[in-house]
Amino acid sequence: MSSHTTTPKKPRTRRISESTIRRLSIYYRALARLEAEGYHTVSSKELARRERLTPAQVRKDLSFFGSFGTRGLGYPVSELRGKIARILGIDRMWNVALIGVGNIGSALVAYKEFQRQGFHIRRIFDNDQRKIGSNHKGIMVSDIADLESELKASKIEITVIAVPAHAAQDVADRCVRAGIKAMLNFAPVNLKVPDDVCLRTENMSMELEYLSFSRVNQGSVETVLLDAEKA
Amino acid sequence: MSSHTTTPKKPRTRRISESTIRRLSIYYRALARLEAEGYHTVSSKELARRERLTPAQVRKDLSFFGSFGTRGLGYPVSELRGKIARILGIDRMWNVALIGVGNIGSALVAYKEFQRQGFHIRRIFDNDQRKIGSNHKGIMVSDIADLESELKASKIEITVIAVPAHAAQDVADRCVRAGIKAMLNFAPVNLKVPDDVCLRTENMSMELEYLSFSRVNQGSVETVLLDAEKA
DNA sequence: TTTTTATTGTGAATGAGTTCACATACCACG
DNA sequence: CGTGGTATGTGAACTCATTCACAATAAAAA
Repeated sequence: MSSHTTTPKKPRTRRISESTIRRLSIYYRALARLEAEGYHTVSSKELARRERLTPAQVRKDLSFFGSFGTRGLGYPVSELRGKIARILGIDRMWNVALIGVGNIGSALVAYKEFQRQGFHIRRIFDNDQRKIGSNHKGIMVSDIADLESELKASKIEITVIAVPAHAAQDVADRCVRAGIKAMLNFAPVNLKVPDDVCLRTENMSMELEYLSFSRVNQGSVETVLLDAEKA
Repeated sequence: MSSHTTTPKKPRTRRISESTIRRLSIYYRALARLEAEGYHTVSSKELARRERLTPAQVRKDLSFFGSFGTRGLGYPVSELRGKIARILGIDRMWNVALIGVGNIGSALVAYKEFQRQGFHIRRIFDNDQRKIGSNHKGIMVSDIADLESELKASKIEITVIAVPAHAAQDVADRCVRAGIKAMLNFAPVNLKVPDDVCLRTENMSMELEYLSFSRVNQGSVETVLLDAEKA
């Protein structure tokens, strides 16, 4: 290997940070509101002001994906919104399966926001015999025993895991075996999945713990230090 | 103002990053499992392996709050767990109010994990006359009209906002006026609150959008760029 | 008691993400 | 058609977080 020439490995695959993608979601919603309010263009300054960000941040985030604005004028509201939808991949429908139809699962079935965003729950699974066969918003609950086969047969692309913590890793493993590459997990455990599988976890307890921490010591660590050491 | 002397403002209040606190929650759960499995000590290496982190990360995180380990041996499992509970402020009970008892709200009332972590729902509010006065797991639903007065009277410390998006900002403002300093928001909007109020938002749509993005272009931006520009 | 082994705690180095600052470019108006 | 005003897009500077690497030190073994 020639080490005296600079390797021309200018990585053609720039990696986008998680924060940038989260903010893209924020811009998307902000643009929807701006559109509803009748705006045709918006500056990075105004967008930033509305979402409590900095103008530079907005411009930098967008610049990763191209040049969408007009100098001196700003960004075209509805056009940019469409472009972001395309970037996020929400300009299409996604086939989703819900696994576990307990408290949280039931709430998710009824949650209209998902549907509105193009995420359609096509299958529901549970292991409770009393639930299997019952109807949830027009979807028959399937036996979780048939998970792998049904996931494959029904072209599911995303699974939502809403089973108890102790069962979650097993369910995740089975989804992986069925070829699922994207999962949203509501069980309060850190699931382990292969690198090529995208997993997001909504851990409400962790959020509450963060609130609790912030409340106890307002961001500073002094009190914590003292308390923890004298304890 | 003397500007020639270096201000001795060595900030006694080290700020802890959000990521560190999130990981503290992770360690806390991992330690609970280790305890259940009968371990008395654990090394940063083992803790890291289990949670897919690096040993250095584990040690650095903990070191912000003190020295909890023994060189050559590791950390005492159950003692460290207690210390983290103390740091996170979950070695006590928190009085929580739930605002909005629709799909998500109902699921949260029934969710036992909160209770188990010391977060007790003491009040429930809604604006629907049919729900007001009804009983949810032993708690009478109050009229949201009485929000401020009841929040104050019942020593609520944390509010969980589970109302529709369009009503969320108003509810948040009223919580702020009632002196609430910590809120967990489930409405898909970026709420604006004063700096001294801690707000966390669980936005499931945003998580799905992140999954969608990751699925469409496996972390790289190439396809996005091309698609977005030709569109 | 001394040596070996293991693992912490932490400054220093690296890397990632954010903000700054300004050249660039477009629109509007005269 | 030229000039003024304005906001983008981006390299460079900066700030914050993670990883490295090793001295410090406790336990176990000899």
